[in-house]
Amino acid sequence: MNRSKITLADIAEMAGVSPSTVSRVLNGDPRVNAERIERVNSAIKELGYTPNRAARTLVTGKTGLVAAVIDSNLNVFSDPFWGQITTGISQALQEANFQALLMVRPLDASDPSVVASLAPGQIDGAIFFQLHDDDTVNLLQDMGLPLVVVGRPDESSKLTFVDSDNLGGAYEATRHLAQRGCRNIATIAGNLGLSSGRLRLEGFRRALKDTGRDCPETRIAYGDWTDESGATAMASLLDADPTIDGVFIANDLMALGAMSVMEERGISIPDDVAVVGFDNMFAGRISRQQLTTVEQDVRGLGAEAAAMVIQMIDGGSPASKILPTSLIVRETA
Amino acid sequence: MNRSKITLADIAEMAGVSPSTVSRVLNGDPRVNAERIERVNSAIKELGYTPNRAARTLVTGKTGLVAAVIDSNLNVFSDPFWGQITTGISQALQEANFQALLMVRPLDASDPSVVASLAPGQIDGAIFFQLHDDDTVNLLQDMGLPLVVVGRPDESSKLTFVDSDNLGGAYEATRHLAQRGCRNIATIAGNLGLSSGRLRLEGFRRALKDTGRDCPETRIAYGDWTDESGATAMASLLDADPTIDGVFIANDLMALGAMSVMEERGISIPDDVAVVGFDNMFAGRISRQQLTTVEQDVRGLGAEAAAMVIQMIDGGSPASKILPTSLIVRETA
DNA sequence: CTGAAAGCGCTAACAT
DNA sequence: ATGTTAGCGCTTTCAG
Repeated sequence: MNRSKITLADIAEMAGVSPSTVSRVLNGDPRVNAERIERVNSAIKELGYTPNRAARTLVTGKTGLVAAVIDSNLNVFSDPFWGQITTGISQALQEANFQALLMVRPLDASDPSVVASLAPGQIDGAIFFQLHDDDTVNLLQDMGLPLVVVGRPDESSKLTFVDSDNLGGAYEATRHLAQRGCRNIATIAGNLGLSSGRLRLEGFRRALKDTGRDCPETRIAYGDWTDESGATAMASLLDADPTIDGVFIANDLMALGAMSVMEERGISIPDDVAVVGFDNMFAGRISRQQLTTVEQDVRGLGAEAAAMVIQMIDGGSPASKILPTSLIVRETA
Repeated sequence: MNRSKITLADIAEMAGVSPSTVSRVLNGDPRVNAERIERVNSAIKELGYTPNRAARTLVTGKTGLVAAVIDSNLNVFSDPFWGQITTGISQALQEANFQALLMVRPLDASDPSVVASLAPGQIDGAIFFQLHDDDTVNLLQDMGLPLVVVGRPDESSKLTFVDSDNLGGAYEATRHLAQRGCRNIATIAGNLGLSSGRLRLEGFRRALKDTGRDCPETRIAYGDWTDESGATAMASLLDADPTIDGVFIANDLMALGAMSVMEERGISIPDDVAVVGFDNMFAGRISRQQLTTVEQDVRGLGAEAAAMVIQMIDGGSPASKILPTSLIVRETA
């Protein structure tokens, strides 16, 4: 086929203009004669020309590539969450004429190949998912790579991030329990080592306070995000205080575990105890009692992250952003 | 900082050799003097040099990029399945020194920008997910782009693909029911418009035959992969034939729907009716009765697809491949 | 075994 | 407003 052997020079010849003019047309330079623009464009169409990215990159120094980096040490990518975020990223990038490079690798700062493949010059910018190790990322940032983090890094970090409103979502969930009449509201918190765990607990606390309820320590249990831990936590909550009539659980998986314990004990949901989870995971939708939960705008996180790196690439310094969540009311509360 | 400004010429100068020699060392040319290799390598390390991909691409014509293309018209990417496959692809590619370009876009053959961004020259190869529209893919293949499809395309298609052994998995699932003593085994098939739907039904049929059972039409129901359709199908199966004591259901989601119907009717699983699903989805693992199911090697699909494109890029023409599945025995059968 | 020289396809001064 | 001229950083003949 006459495939990509066609170069800018061919277009120039066919249109009877100089290569520079073709280049100008390609890059939308306004001061080209309209009639020649026409000639060039039709030559492009006729020959089916596509500019060679590598050549362009070589001279401009811009690769048109943004990496989406997932730390394979925490292989969370089996979570549909990340697939959706990636979709959001890819599409937003596409619209701005960038391409998404997917890198699933151990984010180890001491591995020079990681840094090398992410160095400015190889890519124009990067989006990092869920880091536990800031070192590599900070290093890259210091090297001048535009980058944003999805999820909230350490409070002390200077990195730009996008995150869901964990605090607000938890607040709304808890207030919903209050509004439906629950008096003795408990919570199962997640891992407090993660900002999401801390913020969801804080949201719970504030909502209780604002609705005039108190928050004895006996009504706070701690899990590790797993369904088993949710079950255990629920059992101990119930044992410590049988008057509990509502519970906000920091993620759906723990909520599912908690619900199974209540079912065993013959506690009716939501009549005896109302339940609200967090994440809107699929399993909560098809569980026998459909779970009321807090939904994150997952695609939005990706799209926003993409928009932000692009801004940074263009020299801007966007502020970190927190995206609103929404309460999905179903059967359990 | 001074990072990406270092070029091959700098290395040459520091090592006191010509650029050509540096290039040879970089590309593992065997006939370079060992001592000079040493000098070059230490210069590379000292300066922290990374070759500029664009420059290399420009001269070699190889981009080092393989696209993973997901048709956004079917936004299946929320399924964790795709995230895992992508992980497999990305890692396998990385090992072969390729990078994964993620493209989520409407795969419309009439959109010239799709074809343009996938044309040979822009990328070295591509992996397509779950296509419904072969046109674009065939066009690209005709243009000489090395490509492989994950999932099975039309039987008539000449495309190279990797797929799970849907037939074998269904066969094993059904045989498992037979071996645990079920006599009257039924099935809920999925969408027969998809090869996975057809093959899983065929596997069921063969297993019944091989275990000396027959397969009256009253024991075959059809769903559309959703939990609701599974529930409906199960109800009609039970109504038509109350003697059913085992059922193979073409995916876990339908199985979950079916199980809820049985629960309502007081049918005990697995004692009255044993159940095997397909997919090993997460929800089946945390359902109140843990679902026995067939697992696909999802990461393997990705890794295999990557290995195959790489072979094609190197001029080979690998045969399509079918990866084995494995039966996961849990509580329901 | 090594170096010199010639581009790969494009853009960006610099002249007109 | 357009053309001319240099390269971008690398690989690859082609001579030695």
